[in-house]
Amino acid sequence: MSESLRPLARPRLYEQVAARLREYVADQGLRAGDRIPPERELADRLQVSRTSVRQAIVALEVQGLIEVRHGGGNYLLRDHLEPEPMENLLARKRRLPEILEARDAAETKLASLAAERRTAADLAAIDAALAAMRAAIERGELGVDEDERFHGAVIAAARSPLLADFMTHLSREIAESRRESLRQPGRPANSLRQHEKVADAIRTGDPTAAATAMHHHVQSVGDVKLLNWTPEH
Amino acid sequence: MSESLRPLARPRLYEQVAARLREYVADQGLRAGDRIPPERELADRLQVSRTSVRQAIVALEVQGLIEVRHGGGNYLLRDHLEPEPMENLLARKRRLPEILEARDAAETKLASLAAERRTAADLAAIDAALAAMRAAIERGELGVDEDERFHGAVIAAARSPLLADFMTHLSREIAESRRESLRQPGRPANSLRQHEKVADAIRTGDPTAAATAMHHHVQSVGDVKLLNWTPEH
DNA sequence: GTCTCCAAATTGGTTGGACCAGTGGACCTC
DNA sequence: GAGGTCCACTGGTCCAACCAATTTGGAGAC
Repeated sequence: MSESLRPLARPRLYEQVAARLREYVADQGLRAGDRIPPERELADRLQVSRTSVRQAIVALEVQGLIEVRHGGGNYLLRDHLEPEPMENLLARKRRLPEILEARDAAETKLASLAAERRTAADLAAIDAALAAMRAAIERGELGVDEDERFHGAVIAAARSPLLADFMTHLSREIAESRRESLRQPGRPANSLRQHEKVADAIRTGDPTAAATAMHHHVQSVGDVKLLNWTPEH
Repeated sequence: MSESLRPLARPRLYEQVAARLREYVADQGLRAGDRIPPERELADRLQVSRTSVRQAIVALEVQGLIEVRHGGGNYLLRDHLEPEPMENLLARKRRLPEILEARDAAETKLASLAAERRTAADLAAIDAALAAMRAAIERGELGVDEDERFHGAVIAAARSPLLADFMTHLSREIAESRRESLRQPGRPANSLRQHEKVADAIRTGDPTAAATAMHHHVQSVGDVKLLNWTPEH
């Protein structure tokens, strides 16, 4: 398990440079056709080597965000340096397995701990979250927030500051995949049933059953149909 | 116009390195999870600096094709290094304006030259191409090959080896956009009508009209609905 | 003999400096 | 003023070195 708890994405310098460039373009209100500062100046101002700046440039160029003119400077191709929505989706899809792996490791353990340590108050919080999600589904909503609330209640019941902290780090990535998962037909109701199984095991005080139920739940979250479509040729 | 006749893409070293890596992976039959040679070895074998190899690595990493493990090597994430079909589409979409610009410049001039220089044989070839496309559309086909045949006949009639050569360089890029354009509803018939206008002007010997008709045709090719879709948030 | 642990070799990450190659504008000539 | 020349600017590539994470293999403990 500890293998799965490694940092999800170690920071690469060129990515930070690219991020800074994104900010810069936004702050300065630059638009398509505008020129960005020369590589040497960027390297100097960001206090990194020109090599790192150039890697960031390559990354942005590959994403079709800037145009490089030998001897003439680097120019914006769009009004910002954010990847296209489609690219974002693709990137998230690629990261999904890794996120799921980490989430599976952590939440499975958290569920079993919760089964051992839960107090009456914990159970009440979990049940409240379940009820909220049930109500949301009946209103025809996806229950995104309520889903998150349930998982938060389980984490609280486990009383593992370290794992809880790790889940906090994951939370942003999880939030993005959660919405896409719940958007699939019948998924919210399905998710609720799985939550109930987890809750039952925690109530019973059965760590193994709780871990198993949570494992199944996390696995099913990764089953997202979106973007299996391929343009015909 | 001469501005539009600049090279479409000057070769950047890191792109060549990436291409070589693609070949290597294909030749060696490497698959997802396999490790590719160390950067230093690649630089040595390809006779380029490690800097260029690293830029290629960054480009491939951004496209989600390889995983970089600090100290551990670079690993394939897929069974090949070809960009995803979706990425290909996006890249082509980005290049479309540039291609269209060049194509507009060249084919407009070619059409007016054809109007001045066409022989009876040229007209016959052009008419034959028109008839072939008409037949293809009646068969319910897209008429991709016939479309290309028409443009080829016009180019031949213009008798400009230089421009013809330039069009040959463009042909691969044009072929890709042509299919996507013709796939749109009603587009083949629309395209045929535009071809006929060009042919008429060439037959009449009216260079200006031929250029105008061709210009309109090329512009309409660029109007591709595909990929204006954005995932909702 | 097997296991553990540590140090060296391997491999990616980053740096600074150097030089080459297009671009574009300042400047000079006519 | 028109034209051409030259040079500063900017991207393109290379090199040598060193840092940081991982892997590996052997020394030592059991």
